[in-house]
Formats: sequence, structure tokens, C-alpha cells
Amino acid sequence: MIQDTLNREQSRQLLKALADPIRLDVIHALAQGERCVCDLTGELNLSQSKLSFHLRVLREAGLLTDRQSGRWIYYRLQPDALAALEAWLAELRLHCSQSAAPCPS
Amino acid sequence: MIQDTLNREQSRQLLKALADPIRLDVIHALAQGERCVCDLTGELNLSQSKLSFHLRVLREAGLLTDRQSGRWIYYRLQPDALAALEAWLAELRLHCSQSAAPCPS
DNA sequence: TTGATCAATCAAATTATGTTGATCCAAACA
DNA sequence: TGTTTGGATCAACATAATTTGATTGATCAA
Repeated sequence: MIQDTLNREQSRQLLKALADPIRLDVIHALAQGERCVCDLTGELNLSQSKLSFHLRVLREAGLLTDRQSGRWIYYRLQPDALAALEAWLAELRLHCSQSAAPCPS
Repeated sequence: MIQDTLNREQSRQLLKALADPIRLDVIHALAQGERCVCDLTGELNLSQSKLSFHLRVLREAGLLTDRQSGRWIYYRLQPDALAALEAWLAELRLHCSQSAAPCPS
């Protein structure tokens, strides 16, 4: 599961999962709320196996959760994962403006 | 340059640049402040051209800025880019918990 | 049951990314 | 000047990620 503070590997997994145009389309679609796979296929104009591949990548990264109801499967964003990434980015900003000692050191 | 709110393409560029283990090492090193390329090479134990390749990716994404002083080049994180990504993530979280209408719709 | 539908998975083909070693350029210094 | 050094760049190669089309398993309705 997603902790409050991410280690390097966890953040890399999240970033890699997000860093794809199709997966960003999926993320943006799900930012408006939960959606069924069958709706996403139409909305994003993707082949079934292609969408399924990208949903898996996002799910395995911890960015999405799914639930089944009858024969439909609904996906939604996992806000904790996004929040964890935000926190990780915020930490990076804290001390980054320190100037370097002149080289050769 | 980096705006306050990123569009899909801009966020993808940032995410893609970040989603690499070596580039994350660079980012983490620079999170402690500006550094000279020659220091980074040693600190991260990378070949010169390899580091240069990854620095370029990060720079072109807008995550780093560089300055030259004599024959040394210093890189630092661009906190605006990180902040913009944080804001983008925060927006995604806003409405994502809405449940889907039951299918077939 | 049978047939139809939703969605996951797999193997093969394609495309995108990263690595390596060589070469080039500019700044510094003898 | 000529030489050394820090770094960027390039082309050839190696590796990783994505796409496609076919197959499978599960659920539901007739």
C-alpha cells in the first residue's frame, strides 16, 4: 500500500505509470469520478486490450482501484497515491535553492 | 516556461522526465542544493555522457536550470516545475471519489 | 444448457528509450 | 599559440515498453 512518504522506488513506479499519454487520458477521465471499463473504451476510443493493458499498469502502481459488479468492472483513482506523490514533490522543493560551493571543491 | 496550471502535454513531459531511476538519483542529489556536473559524476558514479544525457532530459523538461561559471556548469532544481506538478496532482484529487452510475448506462 | 458480452491475458511485432565510446567545442592556463 | 579539462553531442547498439489480434474465463439472458 501507499505510505505517507514514498521511497525512491515507489515514487518511480507512480511516475512511470503516469508518464504515458493514454494513461494520462485515463487518469483525467477518472478525475471526474469512477467509470466502467466499457464507458472508458468508448470515451477514449481505445481497443479493449489496449485499455486493459494501461489500466493494469495504473492499478499495479497503486493509482487505481477496481470493483466488480455483475459483469462490469469500475475503476477509480486512488487519491492517497496522488497525495503521496504531492508530498514527495513538496519535500524535494524544500532545500533545492541552496547555491553550490565554487568548483574545484 | 512553466505556467501555474499545466496542460496534459506539459505534465506528461515532467512525469516522463522524472520516471527514470538515474534521473531520480539526480533529482534527489539536487534536492539538497545546486551542484556542479563534475561533482554529480562522482557522487552518482555515472559516465560523463550518461549523466549529460539525463541532465539534458531533465533540463528540456523544465525541471532543471543550469549556469556556467568558467569551465564548470552548475545545475539546480526548478522549484516552480515541481510546484506546478503538485498543483496538477491536487486538482486530480478533487472530484475523483464520485461513484459511477450503474452500467449499462 | 447455449450464445452473447465484458474484460483480462498472451505471444509476436513494433516502437521508444537508454547506453556506450568516440568526437567535438569552449574555457583556462602554460 | 598548444595543451588540458569539463561537458555536450552523435551514431551504433542494446534494452524496455507498447500495440495488435487471438484466446480465455466469467457473468448474464434467453
